[in-house]
Amino acid sequence: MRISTKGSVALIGSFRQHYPEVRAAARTFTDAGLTVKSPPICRIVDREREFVRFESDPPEASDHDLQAATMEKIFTSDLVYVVNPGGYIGRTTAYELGCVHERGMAVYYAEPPKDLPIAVPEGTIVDARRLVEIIAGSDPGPAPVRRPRVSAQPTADIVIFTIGSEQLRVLLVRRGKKPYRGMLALPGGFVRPGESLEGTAKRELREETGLNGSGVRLEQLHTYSRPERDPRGRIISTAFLAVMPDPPEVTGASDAREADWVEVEESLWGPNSSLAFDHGEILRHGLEHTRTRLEHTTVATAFCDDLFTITDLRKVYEAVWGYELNPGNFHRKVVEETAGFVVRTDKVRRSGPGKPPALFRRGTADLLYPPMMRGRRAP
Amino acid sequence: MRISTKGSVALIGSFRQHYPEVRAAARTFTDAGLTVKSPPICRIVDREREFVRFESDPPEASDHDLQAATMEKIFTSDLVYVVNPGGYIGRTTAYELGCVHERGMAVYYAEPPKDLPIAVPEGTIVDARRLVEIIAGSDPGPAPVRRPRVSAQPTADIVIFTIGSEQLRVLLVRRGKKPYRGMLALPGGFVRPGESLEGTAKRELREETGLNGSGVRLEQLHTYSRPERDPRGRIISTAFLAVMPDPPEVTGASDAREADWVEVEESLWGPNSSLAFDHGEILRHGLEHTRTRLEHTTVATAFCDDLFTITDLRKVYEAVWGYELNPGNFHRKVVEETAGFVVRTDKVRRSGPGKPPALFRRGTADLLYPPMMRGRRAP
DNA sequence: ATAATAGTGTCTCTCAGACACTATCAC
DNA sequence: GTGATAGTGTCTGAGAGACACTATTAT
Repeated sequence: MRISTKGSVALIGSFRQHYPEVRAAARTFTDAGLTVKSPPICRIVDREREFVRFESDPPEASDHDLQAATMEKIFTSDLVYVVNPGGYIGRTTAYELGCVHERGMAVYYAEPPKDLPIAVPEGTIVDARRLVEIIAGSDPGPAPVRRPRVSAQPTADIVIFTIGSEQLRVLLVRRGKKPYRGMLALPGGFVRPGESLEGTAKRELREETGLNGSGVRLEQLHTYSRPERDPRGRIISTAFLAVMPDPPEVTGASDAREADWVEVEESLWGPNSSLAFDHGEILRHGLEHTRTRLEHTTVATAFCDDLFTITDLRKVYEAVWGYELNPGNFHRKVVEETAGFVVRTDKVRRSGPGKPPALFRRGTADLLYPPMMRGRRAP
Repeated sequence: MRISTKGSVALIGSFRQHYPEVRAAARTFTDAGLTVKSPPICRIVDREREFVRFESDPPEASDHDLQAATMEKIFTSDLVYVVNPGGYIGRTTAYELGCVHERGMAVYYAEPPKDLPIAVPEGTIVDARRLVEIIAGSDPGPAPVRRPRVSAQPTADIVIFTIGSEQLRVLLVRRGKKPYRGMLALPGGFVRPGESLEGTAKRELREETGLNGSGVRLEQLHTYSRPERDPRGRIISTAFLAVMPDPPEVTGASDAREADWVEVEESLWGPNSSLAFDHGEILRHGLEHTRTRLEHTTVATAFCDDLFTITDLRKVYEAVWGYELNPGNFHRKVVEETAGFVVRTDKVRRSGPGKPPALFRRGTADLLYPPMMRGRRAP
């Protein structure tokens, strides 16, 4: 497959020193129906400053502003053509090539570049007229054109559930920054160098809740990648699910930003229920996932403290599933469970009237067989 | 959180012109317990060639080989320190900065850089001694340094299953390009501009199998993000699962590259079973996922042609689960299934001896309740 | 004692699994 | 007829669900 004729090109190289050659190449491309994203097709008004200024550039913009705008144009074009008469590559062009190469974009050169630290692939040295034909497909070209690849910023967002006041609650933070400022969102953040998504999720969990990630289950849910899901650009978010006992404190979040445990049904369906980005969708998925995970795994114990009663555990199921279970049957099923769902201790809890319930500990089992049946019941 | 004291640093800058300063900085870092990945701590043997040669460099290596090795070291270090006395940034350094910046790595400068097309963030200009303290955490640092973010290339890899000769098979392609060249891998590719991961997966599925993605179930499995999972750099792959009826042809793949339906058990456990990248792991996850999906959803019908017999369907379960099922019980369970798992037609299939089996069509249901029980059986 | 909660006994109904049996074809 | 495959009947045992009942505490 080749790039369609209606593609776009960015030209890079020293506009100051080789402007005639740049213009000539640009004209070749526009004549062929391609869009030239950079440089603009207009007069140079100031070639004395560090960066060449065109008529279309706002006079009040700084050099760095102009460069940032140029970078943006380069990154959004389908391919990059380096105009380098005599092989000359300037410092700025070298920097741009580093960025562009790192993104895996398609790059062609007018002449063999000098002083570049990398070897240029065979067949990428081609004059503008020939490149047009290669793009159009009438010339098979010296080498196949590398298709443009997307470069994205990966993030991890976490759905952290707990049970508070016998209700399922999720940790939400109020956004302090620009997009969706002031709205509620799931905690999360960008992946840092050397981190995996799981590492990022663990770090964020620790930062938001103070929990050292060692004991907490952290499960990957789904990756959300709609191109327009984040107005800041191409941000791909992987959602994780974490489950923890009672809100330990009112979450004195490490950041100054506000964080709170919100009742899930309310945050999904109540008034003011819309969350930032697509986090409403993520939360819904997280809830549904948790509901089915309670059937087949022993996650429910992760909602409980170290020592818990069977009733505590039942309350978890009732909060997540949204309806009541028969206490007797639940008790039998859980305790008689063959594998180690729960482990009996010799302690009891004495608080209030009634027979003091026995205390249990988490078992070693992860999967529940036979599963806890949810059936198809009404709330 | 700060970078741990046992981190690694790569120094960049003109080794030829500023070697004393580079050495001094390197010593500062090593004395503090940090690993200096580049340059090597040894004598320069040849400073006349285009790239400075160190004693530890193999003499037969080309300039580009050396540069590639240096890039590798830079990319695998925790942060980059630019030694630029007088602000000088050379062409090579500019290129390296482009790459490194595009990756979102942490970069610090010894002095304010000149002639760089980008604005350097506040607080990244710091001398080596001070940087050591910032890293160790004893000095909070001159200004809040922007937490480095990773920039990654998202890809979609697809586990495409089918049943051939009553065995579960997966589509694998033989890699024609550099990393893991000649090895088997899952089909997949990079996300293109404007595409979601699902879009990429659909496109790849179409390109590899000729199937228009409309009718095919495509389910997201998991996202793999270990930093070192792909030697080409930060590539994050989201795995998808697709299921289709019989190999339609021997897969005349659009690309010239070889593609084949491989028996799953063999490709996982047989000799020559190792797949490229972490695709073995992905395939194992895909298989396990499919096994449990057969219990709870109607995916099994996706393995069958438009019209199929109950025995066809049973063969699917047997191939995926790896053991035989009782034909009678299976038949009753499937046909009596309340929801629309399968829909009876008035046609029968006449081929060979025996009572001609009735033909069924896919029902509308997606979920199976009650599920098909897999129990815990031996193969 | 009374109220309250924990935990057990018991019955019923459904369904998975085993397996024998019948049905319907090719030859 | 024989051999083969499709499909049904029937029994058994495990377990979910309903609910009554016992056990053990605070007040």
